[in-house]
Amino acid sequence: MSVESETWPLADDFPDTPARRAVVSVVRGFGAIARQMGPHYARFGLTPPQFQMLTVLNRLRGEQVTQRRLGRELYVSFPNITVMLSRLEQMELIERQVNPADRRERFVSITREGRALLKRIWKKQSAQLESVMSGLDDAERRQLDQLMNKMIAGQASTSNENS
Amino acid sequence: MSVESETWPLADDFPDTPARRAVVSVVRGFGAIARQMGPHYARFGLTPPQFQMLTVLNRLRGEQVTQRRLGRELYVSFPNITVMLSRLEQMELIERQVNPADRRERFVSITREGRALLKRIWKKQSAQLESVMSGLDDAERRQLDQLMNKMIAGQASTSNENS
DNA sequence: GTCAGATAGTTTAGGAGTTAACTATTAGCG
DNA sequence: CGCTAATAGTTAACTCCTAAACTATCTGAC
Repeated sequence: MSVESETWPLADDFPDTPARRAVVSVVRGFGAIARQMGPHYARFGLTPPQFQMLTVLNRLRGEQVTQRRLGRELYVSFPNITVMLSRLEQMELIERQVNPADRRERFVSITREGRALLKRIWKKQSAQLESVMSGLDDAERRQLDQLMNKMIAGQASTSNENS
Repeated sequence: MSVESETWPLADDFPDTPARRAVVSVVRGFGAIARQMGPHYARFGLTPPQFQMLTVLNRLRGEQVTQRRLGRELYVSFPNITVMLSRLEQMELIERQVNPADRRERFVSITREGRALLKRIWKKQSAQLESVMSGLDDAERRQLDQLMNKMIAGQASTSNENS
C-alpha cells in the first residue's frame, strides 16, 4: 500500500492550479479525519457535532450562553442548534432554562453528566488525534496549523449575512 | 479586521498538542471553504456533493461506471449514492442504464446537459478558488497540498470495512 | 439443474445541515 | 398606553449522510 506520488490525479479539463490543489487536499484531508474521528465518538454514543457542541459548552461554562451565541460559535444555523440541543437535552447532557430577564432567551449549559462524558472521551482522544496525524511530525503539524489559520484569516469574505 | 495572533483559543482542560491544533485547524479550514464554495454551486442549482459527483463522472467518462465504484471514488455510502443519483437523474444531468451482461449493475454516465453545466461552473470556479485561498501565496498553497497529502497517506488506518 | 451464498442496488429510519415561514417576547416610538 | 418592528427560538420542507434490512441477480458447488 505504498503511495508512489504525493500528488492526486485531477484528470479533467478544468485547469490545475495551486489554489485548486490546495482546496482539494483540504477537503480530502477533512474527509480522512472525519472517517477516523466519527467512529471514535460513536463509541461514546455521540456524533462529531454533538461532541463539538459539548466542547463549546464546556469552554463557555460560567457564562450565560444563548442558543444564538452557540450558532455563531459553531458556525451552524439557528434552527439546527434547536434540534441538536433537543437531542442532547433528551440525553441529559445539557440543560436549557429560560432567562427570566428576557423570556425569549434560553440559557444553555452542560450538565454534570455531560462533563463526565467529555472527560471519558478525552481520555482516549489524544491517541486518536495522534493516529490521525501520524503521517506528520510535530514540526509539520505546527506548519499545517499555521498555514490553515493564515488561509482562514486571509479569506476574501463573501459576507454570508444570515448565520 | 486584523488578526492579532495566528492561533486559536483552546481554553479547556484537554491537553493542547500539535496534533490537536492541526486537526482543529483542518476542520475549521474545511468549514471556511465550505461556507464559501456552497453558495457558489448553489448559484448553478447544485449542492457541493452534486458538483463533486458530476466532476467524478466527467473524469470517468468513457468507462463503465457502476454505483458501487462511485461510492468508493467519493467515499460515500452506497445507499447515499442511490438517492443522490436519483435526484441528478431527475435533473437530467446523469443517466443510468442496466448492464445487460449483469442485470444487477447499472452504468452511470453524465449527460450532455451535465457536461454543459460543469463547463459553466468551471468558468467561475477559478475566481472562487483564488478567493478562498487568497490568504496564501502559491508556494504556501503547494506546501499545504503536500502536508495534507502526507497526512492522508500516513494515517494509521482504522480499516473501515463497509464503505 | 438447483440451491446457498455472494453481490448490486434500494428502502427505511434517523442525525446533521440548510432556508423559509412561523410564534413569542421585548423594545421603541408615537 | 399601544402599536410596530426587531429579536430568540421553533417548525417545516428539503438535501446529505449513515447503518441495517431488504430485493434482485448472478456464481459456484453439488
